[in-house]
Amino acid sequence: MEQNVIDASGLLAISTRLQRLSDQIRKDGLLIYKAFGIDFQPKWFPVLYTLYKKSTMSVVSLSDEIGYAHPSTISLLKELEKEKFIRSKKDKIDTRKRLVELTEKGKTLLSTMEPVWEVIIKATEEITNTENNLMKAINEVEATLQQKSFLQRAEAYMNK
Amino acid sequence: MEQNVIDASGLLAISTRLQRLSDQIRKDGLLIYKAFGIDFQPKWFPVLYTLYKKSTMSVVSLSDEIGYAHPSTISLLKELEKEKFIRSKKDKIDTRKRLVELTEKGKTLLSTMEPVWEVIIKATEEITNTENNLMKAINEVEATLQQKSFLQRAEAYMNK
DNA sequence: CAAATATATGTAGTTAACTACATATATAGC
DNA sequence: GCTATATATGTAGTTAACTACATATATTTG
Repeated sequence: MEQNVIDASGLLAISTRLQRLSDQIRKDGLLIYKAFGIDFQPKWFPVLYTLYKKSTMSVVSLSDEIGYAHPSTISLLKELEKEKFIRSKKDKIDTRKRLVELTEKGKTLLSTMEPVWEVIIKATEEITNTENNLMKAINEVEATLQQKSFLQRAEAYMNK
Repeated sequence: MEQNVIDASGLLAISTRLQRLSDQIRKDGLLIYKAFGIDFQPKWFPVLYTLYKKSTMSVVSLSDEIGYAHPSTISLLKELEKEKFIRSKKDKIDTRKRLVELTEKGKTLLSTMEPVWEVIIKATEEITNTENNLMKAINEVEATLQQKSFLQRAEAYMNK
């Protein structure tokens, strides 16, 4: 798309590019794990890694931690339970809660994954450490939006 | 999500954040147009704007221009045709082609939208002109990936 | 302590992009 | 000029997130 189109559509126009970017990277991620002989879907990472670090968590606290809406987490947990990487049990104190944890199979998987992360981290650094760092840019945009939304900022210009 | 999780999951982990970011902005975009009394969905922008600039285009050339897969464009065109913002006719030279153009209603819409774009552009600049510019960062990442994919870069580290 | 409210989980359906496949027409090569 | 290949469009189904709603259990409040 030419530059003035990007300008006029603003952040909107980049959303598709970002999505495609992450699709591409997801696919490559899958292949990288495969190259190490690990049958693992990149989308599982946030849930599994969080359980690896925190041992046992409820569905909602897990969702908050990884920054997903809870139905998204539930559907990932279903897949992971099917693969026997995680299991769940009822919280005896608060019976509304379902506590989720890694199985032995899950723990084994995670430990075989550690060397892969190193490779992924290095490749990611190569890609994002350009003049304008993508990670930092996203953090900055999120922080900026938290102070004042896109809508509020636009409204300020409307009233002029 | 904490920092080391972001590191270990690399670009993967930011994909959700980017998606949520663009969702949020899409919704605000809708409200901004509404505040100007325009009933317009932000996702229509790339197609309409391109037709505004280029008059008449086939489905595939339009898709290439906006950077979408052609089925995505077709589904947008269906919505826009239903709203009577665009119409299409057969190319007399190459009868495989469907030529798409704005209707009078579409042209009118676009001209009422121009003042809104100014507001959107300004608000977008406010948000993205942080220390690390998001637009520029994305351009840089795309360019970097075009030279050598994520997978190829990872492979280089694997063989060490 | 009963009623109102809040929280945790789960289900159903939506969204906006995609890929894979099917078909029609055009173009190129022998 | 026929055949093979390429291109244009269209349909169907997928993906990975979401929101809205439903239900069960806890907690707070009058």
